[in-house]
Amino acid sequence: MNDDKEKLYNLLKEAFLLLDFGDRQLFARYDLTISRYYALYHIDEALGLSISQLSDRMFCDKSNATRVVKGLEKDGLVIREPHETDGRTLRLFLTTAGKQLLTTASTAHTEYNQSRLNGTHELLRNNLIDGLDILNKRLHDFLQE
Amino acid sequence: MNDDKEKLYNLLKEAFLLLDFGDRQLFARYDLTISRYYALYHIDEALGLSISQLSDRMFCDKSNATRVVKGLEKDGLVIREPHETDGRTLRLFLTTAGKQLLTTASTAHTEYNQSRLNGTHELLRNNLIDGLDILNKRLHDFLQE
DNA sequence: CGTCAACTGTTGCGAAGTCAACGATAATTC
DNA sequence: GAATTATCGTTGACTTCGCAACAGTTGACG
Repeated sequence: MNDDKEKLYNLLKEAFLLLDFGDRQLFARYDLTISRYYALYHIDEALGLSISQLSDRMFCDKSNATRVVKGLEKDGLVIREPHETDGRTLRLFLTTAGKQLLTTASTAHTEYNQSRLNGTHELLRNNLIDGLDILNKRLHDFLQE
Repeated sequence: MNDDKEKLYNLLKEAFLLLDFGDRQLFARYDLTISRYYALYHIDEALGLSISQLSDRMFCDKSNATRVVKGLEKDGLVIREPHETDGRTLRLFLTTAGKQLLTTASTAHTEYNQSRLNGTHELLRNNLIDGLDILNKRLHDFLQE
């Protein structure tokens, strides 16, 4: 049935917003929004990446990445260095304060997820993780066609 | 592993944004945003519902529902009638233009999903639909605790 | 070279979301 | 019945996001 395909979007939106709601309140304790947190997360994961690369990883527009990074830099959590050879691009790094805040928020997030997703471990592992992974690959390929 | 729980959010966000991106462009052809489309969708599904009920179904704030409905009413797609007995609430209905537009956009959306989600039918049915359903119930209960 | 195309990061703008507060009406409680 | 409490829809202030346009830089091609 095609109902499945209609249903999927609503289920995804619901799941996303339910997770979002909790995360927003959690991260707010550290003066972080969800975007700010994941910016730190991705910069830490790929030190020296550019604004464009960050926006790709965050699935957001470059303009948005610019603004988030600008805020993080103002708060002393991120530094932007000009690229050695390419005069257009910037390279992003975490400051020690940024690394520290990320570690703190990240462990809090993990703990939070532990209770929030309690009892769904088998479900996540058996159905959702792999299923979403495949779905996303399919969606990604579709957009490139 | 806890990695699963960290991974879930990213996978969900990715899936949601990938779906979102396509839907936004699709609905734009009908002068609809995703919010506007789903407002029509839910009003049609539960004729006469209130702003509060609509916001519950759309997982958004009442203020947001008010504004979306206001825009739809201005475009002659929705009408708001005062409730017979309760002077506070409004009842929402689709106009014939609203019903027509919903039908058109809905079939386009279904067709679009058919090619977009092509080859993932078994996956959706076997893993994602039920899995997300259970996950969402769990998340919902968690927020009420 | 020189020209044109492509890419980087930035900004202005409009759409859309959250949150807090408000008047108006209903429901509850004493 | 009066007073308090809760609910409904609305509004304003603020934030976030995507899109289009932009100047500056790099790369490709004649």
